[in-house]
Amino acid sequence: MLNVARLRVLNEVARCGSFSAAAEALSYTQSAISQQIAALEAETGMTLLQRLPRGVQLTGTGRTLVEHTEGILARVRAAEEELSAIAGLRGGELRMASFPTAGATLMPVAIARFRASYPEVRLTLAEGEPEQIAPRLHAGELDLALLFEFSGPQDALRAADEGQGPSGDPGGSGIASGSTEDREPGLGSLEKRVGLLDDPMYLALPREHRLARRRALRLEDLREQAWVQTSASSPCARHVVRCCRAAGFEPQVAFESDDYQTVQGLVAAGVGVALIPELALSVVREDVVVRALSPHPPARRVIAALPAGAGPRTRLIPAASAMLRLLEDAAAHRERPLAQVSR
Amino acid sequence: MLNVARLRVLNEVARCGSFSAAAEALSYTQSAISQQIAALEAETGMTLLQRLPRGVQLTGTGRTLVEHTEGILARVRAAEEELSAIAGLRGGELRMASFPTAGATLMPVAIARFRASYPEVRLTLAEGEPEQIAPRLHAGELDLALLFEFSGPQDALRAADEGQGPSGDPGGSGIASGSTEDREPGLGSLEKRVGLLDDPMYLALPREHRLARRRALRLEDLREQAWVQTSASSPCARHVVRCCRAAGFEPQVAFESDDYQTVQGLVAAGVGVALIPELALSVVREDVVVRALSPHPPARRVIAALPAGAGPRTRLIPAASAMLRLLEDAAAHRERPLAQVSR
DNA sequence: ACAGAGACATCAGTACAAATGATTTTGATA
DNA sequence: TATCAAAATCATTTGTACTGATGTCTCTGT
Repeated sequence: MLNVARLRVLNEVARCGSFSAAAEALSYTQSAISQQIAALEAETGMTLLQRLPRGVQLTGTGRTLVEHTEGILARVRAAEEELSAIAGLRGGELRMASFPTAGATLMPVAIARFRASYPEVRLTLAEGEPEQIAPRLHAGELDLALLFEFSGPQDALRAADEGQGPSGDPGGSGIASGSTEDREPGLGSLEKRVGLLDDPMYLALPREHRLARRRALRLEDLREQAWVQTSASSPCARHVVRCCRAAGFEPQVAFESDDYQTVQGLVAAGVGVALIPELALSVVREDVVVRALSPHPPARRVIAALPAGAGPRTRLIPAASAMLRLLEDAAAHRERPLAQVSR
Repeated sequence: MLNVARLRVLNEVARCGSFSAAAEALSYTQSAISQQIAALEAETGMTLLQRLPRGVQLTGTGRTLVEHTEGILARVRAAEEELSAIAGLRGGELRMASFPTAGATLMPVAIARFRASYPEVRLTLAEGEPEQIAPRLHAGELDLALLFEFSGPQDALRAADEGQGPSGDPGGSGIASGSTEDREPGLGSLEKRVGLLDDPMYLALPREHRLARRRALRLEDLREQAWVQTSASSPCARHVVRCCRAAGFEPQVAFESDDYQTVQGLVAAGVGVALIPELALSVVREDVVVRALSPHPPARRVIAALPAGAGPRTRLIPAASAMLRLLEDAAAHRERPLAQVSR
């Protein structure tokens, strides 16, 4: 294939009119130019330059080749331009996905700030459960994903036993602030995972429920209650079941809905009680009471995941890094109307 | 600047889906591919491929770079394509110029054959005197030029003295047939010059002229005649004057015209006699008689000139080579109605 | 004419980039 | 756990491209 570096030399020679001038312009020696052109002429099998006493002159073939080269070099420059735009957050795309409640709370804040700073980066956001999102991240369809996970069942048990979970401070800032960048082996070893915050679980009761006025509520107190929760197959629902079992009972599920507004509505209507993560409680119905449990059940851990190859030198997409910082910020400074919820 | 060879590697990796497959496709080792991609990522400062267990996957940045690369490689291929078309005489351009009488005789024959064989090559032909054409050839504006020249004045004298010039056989093939490729130093060392033919000079007389019936005519016999010739500054006119002087007299120029048809008309009208080269006598008026002189005055030497750098490895434009062959052919096999002109 | 300047060509030597081959690391799979 | 496939890494070799010195032209000014 034609050597593009040589074509560039040819172009410069054509522009300057002599080997010597082109050498000067390219910071080469005249010898190098001469050899490059000679090689190019050998490759093409044709004379590209006519050697005159005072320099050189393009032949017809040389001219057509230079014209092609202009186009080639223009495209190369365009590619460099776009790379630099991506690097400088003046272009490119950031494809994101998050689970629904974060998509409605953390993401909008971060996205608004991102767009204000980098209006030229195209942003896309899909919603989905972690099980749907994680594979897409691995498949390279996403640049940043907001997932959640619950501590393993042992942790859940331990948390219940100790009366104070590993992240059992719903009024504090949890594990947020982004300093927790421990990468976990196993499922997520193709990702870089950053803990954003711990999303504590609160109990939602109808305002008139008899337990709504109890000073301190324990999970065990809800043994006889009917439960409203998300789909049985969802991680949240499984988590609720695990917590209840750890508290010594099997929850009686009266209804399932994956929309936490609907869940609140069902609770308000007296269908049952529910464990709802804080992020899903940015709006609390008038006829629903939210109470903290004691001890706190293990919180939902919200995690930002980014694609990251195995190699230690993997670089993040600049836009993803910027968005990650904004998300950490949003997580750290989010509004927490429930911070002093009665417990 | 982005290294296009590396971009090509990236493209192939993207196409194949893995380093190993791309290595196979490009006949490299997997190691080479890995290093090239690593270098490309270092250059751009961004991750271009996501390493998956079963191969690799483009990142967003990688995809945009691949898209640019497609365009770049397409243009490179187009350039190669056109070069090969030029080399294969399936395209390109051949810019020619010739002096008028050759433009009306040799060129049409060669051009017709050329166009039949290589219809896709664009041909252009300009007319002009050697003094106009030669600089344009040197300036690279022409790919092939038909010039003429006369042997130097010494030769002219010697030819007249010896009674038989160095090319004094108007019935033979002269120096044609292209074997005479001696390059002359001085003015023409930037050109490759190929002698096509010797164009002998004939005397044109009015049919009723008293000398028209003489068995043998010598130049000296025309001492008292009035002469018609081309512009005083033209090489042909100067040649005529030189010949006459060598024969011992100064021609009396009655009229000048650069069009040999006009010259014939003037001769027919009795304005004077003229020395006219054979190529300009493809059509002879009824009322004009053409006679060979004895000894023959030095012939006009018709030369094809092509641009050729100093270097010995200079390659000709393929179209120019082909045209040169056709011109040599046309020169060797041209019709010579005057071959047995009375002398 | 002749010497000098300017320009490209050539050549030997060197420096750097790229390819190889062998080996290690990593994530997935049985 | 052992194994497999694929990429990363490393030392080594290969090859290309650059440099610096020199040669060869041609034109120019004296």
